[in-house]
Amino acid sequence: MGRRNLHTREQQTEMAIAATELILVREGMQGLTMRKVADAIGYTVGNLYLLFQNQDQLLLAVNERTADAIYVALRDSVEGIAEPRAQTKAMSAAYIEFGLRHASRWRLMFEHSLPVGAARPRAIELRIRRMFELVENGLRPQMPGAPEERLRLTATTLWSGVHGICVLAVTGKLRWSGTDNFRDLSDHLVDTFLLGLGNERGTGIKRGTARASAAE
Amino acid sequence: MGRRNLHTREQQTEMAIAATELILVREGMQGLTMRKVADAIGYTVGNLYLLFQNQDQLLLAVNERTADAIYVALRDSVEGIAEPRAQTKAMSAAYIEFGLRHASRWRLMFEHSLPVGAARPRAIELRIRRMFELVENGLRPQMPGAPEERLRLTATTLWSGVHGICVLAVTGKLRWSGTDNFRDLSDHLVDTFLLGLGNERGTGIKRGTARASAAE
DNA sequence: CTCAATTATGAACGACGTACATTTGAAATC
DNA sequence: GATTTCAAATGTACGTCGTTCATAATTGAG
Repeated sequence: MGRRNLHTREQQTEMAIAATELILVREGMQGLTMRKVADAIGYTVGNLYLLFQNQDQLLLAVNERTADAIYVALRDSVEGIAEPRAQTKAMSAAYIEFGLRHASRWRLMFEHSLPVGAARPRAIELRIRRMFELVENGLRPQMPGAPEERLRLTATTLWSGVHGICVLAVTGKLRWSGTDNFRDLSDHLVDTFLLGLGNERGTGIKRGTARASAAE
Repeated sequence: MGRRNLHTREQQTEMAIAATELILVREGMQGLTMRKVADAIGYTVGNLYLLFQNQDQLLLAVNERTADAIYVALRDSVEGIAEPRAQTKAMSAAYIEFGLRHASRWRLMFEHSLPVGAARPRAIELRIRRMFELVENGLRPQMPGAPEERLRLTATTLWSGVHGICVLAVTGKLRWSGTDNFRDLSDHLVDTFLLGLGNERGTGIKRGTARASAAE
């Protein structure tokens, strides 16, 4: 067969991404192959390589969507919520909820890594950054007068923590503890952290000296 | 060739695990193959399958060691430190330090997942549990009179948070933020969280209702 | 209708995880 | 020391993977 004109390049790309997500959901990352994706959209493997340079690029495209979806989920979660603390809690709950509900896509996003030395994709970084900005916005009213850099540090810290709960929840690494209610964990983290934030007095953030030591 | 008696089964197993770790360090998870491991220990692939049922079992053996190493690192990090808060901070710093220094092995441990429906290995769970107990021990003096279940919840929460920082640090997902000093992040998290813990008053941990909804 | 340009194909390649019949050599028996 | 025995190690084979590319099929322009 030659040119079929059934779908444009863009349509095929769209279909391929959607098919990848579906396979990911149904069979996990290990069940995903280029051939399955090609079959699912009614084309051959060779054709898939006219759409994506390689498998990594396809997965990157999927991750880009996932990042968008997370952003939207977080943004929606604070809609209509005025109280800053409630906003932060709602966002963290929404984040974990998303991770659990879309486990395979979420894991692909955070576990897939490019071959060594490959350039980190701008698009994904940008989206992670936007996500953190959302957190900063919710945090700002709770830290009146704090310099912007301090706000960023705090947002990064808190959200890394929330992310940690999500990681362990999604990968089932907390199963031994009997904890199946992750909302408790995230609420506890956010509540306690924010409480501590409001009670800082003379504690003074210590700027440590240990730098990231690249090894191994 | 037949029986060579150069190494016992146990020695070969040991060699295989060590070789796997070395390859992991040098080439990452994607560079790891059964053939490379076999070559590295001077045996053939077939022989490797007399030592490990399959690749997953080999990786599990590696992960078991990693878990032990983390445990030891955490235990050593609090040696000679009396003050509970300092203990907790030292442990979290040691945890992140370990993750950064042994990135590939650390990632393998937390990102490798068995095929769907496979039983979670007891040995690994046990080791994760022991690690959390270490955290609980450091936390206990800082929560006088707290019931054991609450202590466990708190330890899980805090350590999930530390883990989150570690994940993002190790996978380079925080690179955009200019943060290369992860000790700042973990100290900030621990300080603020513990401060909040000491100031709880009428806040009362809310027991949420959202359960883990298995989906996708 | 013809023909160049484009699009999709499918065969092929090397590498992978894994299985297993075959061969090798150490030890047991005589 | 020769022979037997049997575990240990080999190496070939199979199916699948990601990826490439010569080839065939289809389209739109002239």
